[in-house]
Amino acid sequence: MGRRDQQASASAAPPLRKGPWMAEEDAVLIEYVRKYGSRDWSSIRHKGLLPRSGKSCRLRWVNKLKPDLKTGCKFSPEEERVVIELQAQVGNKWARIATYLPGRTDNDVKNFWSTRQKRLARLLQAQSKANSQGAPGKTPAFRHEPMPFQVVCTSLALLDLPLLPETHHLASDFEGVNFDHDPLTHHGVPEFDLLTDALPCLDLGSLGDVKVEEEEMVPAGPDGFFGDFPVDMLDSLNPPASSSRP
DNA sequence: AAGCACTGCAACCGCAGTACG
DNA sequence: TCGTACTGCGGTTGCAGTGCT
Repeated sequence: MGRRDQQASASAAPPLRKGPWMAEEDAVLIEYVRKYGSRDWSSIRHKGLLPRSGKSCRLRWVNKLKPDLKTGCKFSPEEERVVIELQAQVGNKWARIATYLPGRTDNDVKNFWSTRQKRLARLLQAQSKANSQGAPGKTPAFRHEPMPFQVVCTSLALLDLPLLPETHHLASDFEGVNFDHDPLTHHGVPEFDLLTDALPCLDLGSLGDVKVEEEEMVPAGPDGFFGDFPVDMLDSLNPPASSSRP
């Protein structure tokens, strides 16, 4: 179909519908893709099949209806490791990172990352508050840059996961810490000043107040990342007395 | 039991790149 | 060459579910 044809038919298309998708809409979309393939999303509306924008149809297909998606399934530690390390390498290129995770979408990765960022920030903030005796805290913002290598190491250490060989080169970008051959030292945590290095990364200074209860000092919940490591792991978040950083 | 806060996720928005007439 | 539409991506928002007080 030519663009002028599309333009003409668009004027006759029903008004756009927004919000959650109904099962019937999903069925129509699936049938459309089965017939015509996952392209020409706008023609779904132009043909009068669905009162949805092409963008909305594509998003629904990519994120929910596409076969082989791991919907409703938590990120495995291995998947978490991949996300953490790739984010450190390429930054917030969620679509690119998702290509390394079969069954995961960019939206999945993005949501996973923002959730973990919030948790990590709250954890670090609680720790920071404990250390500084209570300066008012802030909620973290999304950072667009790749996470510093030391934060990557810590995240992996909390998961009890080793660093992938592909990421070892990042260590060379980080001055001031001697990783020897293994970037993870005793207790699985690298020897650097975590709070000093990690907090700037999380933009703690640019956001609204948040109340941190003492209970938050202890990770709770069974679901991965901070929920899975022992309570005394938090002790490792204290800047080591013999920190090599000033 | 009710209200509140937090979490996770689905969906939308805006922008940039590309294709096409 | 220019204007328009389409596609894809990253960021943000809104809401339902859940847990806590």
